[in-house]
Amino acid sequence: MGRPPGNKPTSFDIAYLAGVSQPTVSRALRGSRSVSLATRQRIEAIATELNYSVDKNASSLRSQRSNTIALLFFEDPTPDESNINPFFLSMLGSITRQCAARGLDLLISFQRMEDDWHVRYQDSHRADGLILLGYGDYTLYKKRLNELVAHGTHFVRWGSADETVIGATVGSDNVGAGRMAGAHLLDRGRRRIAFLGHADEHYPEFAERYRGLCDAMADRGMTADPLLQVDALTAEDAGHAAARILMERGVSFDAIFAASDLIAIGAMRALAGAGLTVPGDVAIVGFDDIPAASLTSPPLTTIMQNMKGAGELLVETVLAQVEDRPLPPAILPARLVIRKSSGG
Amino acid sequence: MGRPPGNKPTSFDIAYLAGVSQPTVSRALRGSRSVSLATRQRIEAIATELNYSVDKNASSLRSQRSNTIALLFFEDPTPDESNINPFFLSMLGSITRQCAARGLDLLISFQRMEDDWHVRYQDSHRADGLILLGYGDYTLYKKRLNELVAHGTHFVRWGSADETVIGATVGSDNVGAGRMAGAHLLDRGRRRIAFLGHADEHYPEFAERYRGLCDAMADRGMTADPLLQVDALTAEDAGHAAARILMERGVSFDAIFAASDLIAIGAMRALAGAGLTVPGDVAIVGFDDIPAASLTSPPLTTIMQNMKGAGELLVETVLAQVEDRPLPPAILPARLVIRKSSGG
DNA sequence: CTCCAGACGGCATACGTATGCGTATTTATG
DNA sequence: CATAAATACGCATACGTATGCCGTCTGGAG
Repeated sequence: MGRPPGNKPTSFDIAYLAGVSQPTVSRALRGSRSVSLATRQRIEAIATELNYSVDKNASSLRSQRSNTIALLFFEDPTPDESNINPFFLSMLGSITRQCAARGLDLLISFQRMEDDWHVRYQDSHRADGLILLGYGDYTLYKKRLNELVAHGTHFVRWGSADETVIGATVGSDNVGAGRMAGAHLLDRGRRRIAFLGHADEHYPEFAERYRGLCDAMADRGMTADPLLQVDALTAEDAGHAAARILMERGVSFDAIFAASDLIAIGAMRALAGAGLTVPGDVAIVGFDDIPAASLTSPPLTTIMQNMKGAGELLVETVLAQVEDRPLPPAILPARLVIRKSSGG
Repeated sequence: MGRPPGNKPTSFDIAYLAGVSQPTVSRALRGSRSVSLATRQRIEAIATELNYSVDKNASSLRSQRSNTIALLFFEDPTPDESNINPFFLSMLGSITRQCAARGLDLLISFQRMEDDWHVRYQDSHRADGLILLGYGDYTLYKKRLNELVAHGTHFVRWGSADETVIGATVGSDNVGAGRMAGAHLLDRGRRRIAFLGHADEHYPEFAERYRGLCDAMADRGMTADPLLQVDALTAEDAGHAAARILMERGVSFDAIFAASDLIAIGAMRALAGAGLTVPGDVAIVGFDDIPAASLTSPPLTTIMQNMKGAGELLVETVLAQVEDRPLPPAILPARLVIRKSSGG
């Protein structure tokens, strides 16, 4: 407590000026109850006066807590330039906001799932926990996810939250959303509803959306025609191709439920190319409500996921992991956004 | 050097197992030349064996270098939910890639410019430097930028790199791009080219794009008609409104150069509403090449900025700041992407 | 007046790494 | 063979904070 202030202010400098010890400064600034109000205020005044800010590295080192979480985005196939799923962007916005609200720093990385970064981020104490965000073949990731669990890594995953879930999970109610989309189309009098998107266990979220559609039909005593399901990953080209395949099959259809907006947009392009009108000949519902969805002609009816809630829940859940009070998988309701493509 | 391995492996544990001192481990892993090859390999083997990773906090604390940069995104008006400029997304992708390539961690924040986070990130040693990315009234930011400079903050800014620049800057050649857009339209026989976007010093990038357009006309002995310039910020609604204002002015025009794709898309909607065809009645060129630009009908001719180069230069420039070897402002060439909206 | 509890704050130390400096061993030099 | 230089490594310490433990002082109860 007996040394004058030097260059960049430290807690010692403040202690010196306040006539107290360094630990007292630390306690005061962290709001410990064991320092008197008068002392704390004096310390705080000096701290703002000196423009002092706690050294994050020293603090994290000592407390073994970085108050930082890492957001890891991954996808399997896309080595192409800087092309990020637009859906991810709004998620990012939501997560950053929640982190800011909780006083957390957010590290971000686009490393592929094959890399070791997932583990490294926590082992090196860069981050307290991980948020895993990505689309891709789920079965490929299972092994890695199990490794993370075995390694004791604190993480939460965005995705399908069914019973086979690995690790903490937050996801949308894809089944419910699919059912909503289906009911909407059925209400509009459509009977032959095609589904564009994968429907197997490799892509659980898509599969759930399809299941929801089937449920909606089952609710009315109908059953889905397998010929009306065409595989597609989320990309405009994939949607275009899928719609063409669908048309070439020669089965009749009066509606399309696309597993993503990008697929839907591609499909609309294919339909236009074939001289079919939307929603006249074919009603379309997409999924995600990406910005482009309202810009298509006609504007795309779609499912809007609860991004705000998603970000909040992801952050809360990973924090829970860190604090060793695991939270059950969370499922967020989605909302139908009705535009012109489904016939209003 | 005489203590057996404990829980989470530290450099001491490795030292113990390798029969050397802790400093030697540190040197070996950092690739210091002053440790023999044999020793280094032995140490590296043990390190990977133990799954050791350097504690980032301790390392940063000791070396006073975090090898982290913070990406701060700001904009003035938008308190609305999670709506991020799509242009920013591809920039983000590019920056993350470059950071990964350079072994840097990336912190991200969407704090508003009014907050103190800009300073705090560096003062608390969270990050070595800052990348500032945002759109908004430049004149409002000048004060803050000057504060940052005065405070000795290491940062680089994305934006207009003209002579009045404050701090290290990287930006596109907006004038050149505007000239390209103008020349393209003039080559297509258009003579009355409107500009939708602000053209004053509050938005230097837009102003430069307009200046480029004027230059292109001047190249052919023409001068721009002030009535053909309508203020607009980058948003679809703004573009819609601007196009309506333009039409209400009663001036003739056969082309529009929009300061951003979102403005262009809004304008296209307004034109369609007024019964004007694109590119028949009005040719349109946008700016940014956002994903939606290729999805409009007709697809939008636009200017594509060099995102990859931008990310690389931003990272390099901020590193240069950190290492106290300032780099001059960098200007990146842009590219014209010709689609249907300008008449091919 | 004595004793005890609570409030306040100091002392010592730990977190895990990086680095300046000194030293022992080896290799080259005259 | 003696000396200089180079090589390889250990010692001590600093980075700045957080926290367990213990002492002091005040006031109230008995």
